[in-house]
Amino acid sequence: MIPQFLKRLDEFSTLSDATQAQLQEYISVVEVPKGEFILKHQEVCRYIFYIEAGFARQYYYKDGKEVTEWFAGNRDFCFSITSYFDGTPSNLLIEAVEDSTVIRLHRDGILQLSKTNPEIAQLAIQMFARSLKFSQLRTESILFQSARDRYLHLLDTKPYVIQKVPLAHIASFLGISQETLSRIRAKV
Amino acid sequence: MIPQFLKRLDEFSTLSDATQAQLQEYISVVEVPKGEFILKHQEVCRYIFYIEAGFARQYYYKDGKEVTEWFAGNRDFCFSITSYFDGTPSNLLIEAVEDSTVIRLHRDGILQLSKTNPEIAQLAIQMFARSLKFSQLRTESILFQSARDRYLHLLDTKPYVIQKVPLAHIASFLGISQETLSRIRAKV
DNA sequence: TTGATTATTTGACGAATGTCAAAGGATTCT
DNA sequence: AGAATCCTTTGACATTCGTCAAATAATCAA
Repeated sequence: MIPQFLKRLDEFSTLSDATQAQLQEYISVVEVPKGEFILKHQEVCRYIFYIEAGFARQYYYKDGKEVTEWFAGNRDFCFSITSYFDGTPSNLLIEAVEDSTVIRLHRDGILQLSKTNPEIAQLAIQMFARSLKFSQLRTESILFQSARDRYLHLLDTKPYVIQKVPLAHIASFLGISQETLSRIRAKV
Repeated sequence: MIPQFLKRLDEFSTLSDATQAQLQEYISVVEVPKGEFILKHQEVCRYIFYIEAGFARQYYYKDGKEVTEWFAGNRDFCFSITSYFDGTPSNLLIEAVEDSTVIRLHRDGILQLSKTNPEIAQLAIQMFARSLKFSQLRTESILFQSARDRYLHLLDTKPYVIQKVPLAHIASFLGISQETLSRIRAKV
């Protein structure tokens, strides 16, 4: 499982055997049962998480209500950006929507080792660049696409989401009310 | 001017004299008159731009209309994320709203040198981490704040914007119509 | 299975916002 | 100054969307 994960990282930037060995010490695998948290509220996010199997939802609380930020499915990465970089307690919660196998890459394995190992620095740069592009795309989709289009896009790219989480979570992810989403759905 | 810029970079991550000398070759200063472009449409974004003096607007076209993405004022950084990382032609335009002094850091100075110089790799990581946090904050503000709150926040953080650009640009930045912004303004 | 809980849909209504149109200000250029 | 252009405000109206409330459907546990 860990070799596969290293191979996945290698796609971002080539990693020598020595670097892979170095990284191994910062990699751990955890099984998270449905309903449990991959990242708890107020916990400092010390890892980049990789959903090897299963499915997770990222959300936080806004005015007492859950607001879904993202769904992380098969082989997606996820982490709390602010907490990870600043070492502050996370407002973001990451919850396993179903039993999940999660591979964790400790931040020291990236942020510390990157200071001395250029390969790891490259890995970090590539991973963060990727996150940055994703974040950018997300902003654009929110700004320029209607809720309806974004729903259709979600259907297109992550069809399994619709089976796995309640409508209300998808609605909060799209930034619209549950009723509106229900009505959008009725017309498709 | 360039020493000051290096000092600014040094705030992200400490840079030795040798590294600073190395970076210098990738730094250039350009004067951009009002109305001219810092980054043209369809041009590949080969630099991270730093607005030393003056003021710029980032925007692109959506259905034939200009949509403002961001304002870059005093000592702000800006670049087209997608174009910069992928080397694709930029959809984003960066226009000088007033005569501006722009310091450009060539992407080779970051992406290439970071492969061999760990200090530059750290700089890259810190800069991209910062961009990532900004991007994240922007997304949250769009999703969870009303247009009115975002306008007030803009007034709070970049009050000079209101003097410098027409209302329509601010409205498109906020994602609302010009008329709505005018009405919001009438009530403040 | 049955009842309890949770999830989804539907209807009615009001608030917020977009669009179209027009008027009034402000700025720029000659 | 005067004309032309650009910018901003205002009004009227239609549309979208959120909220509240209730009904229906689906899921789960005893």
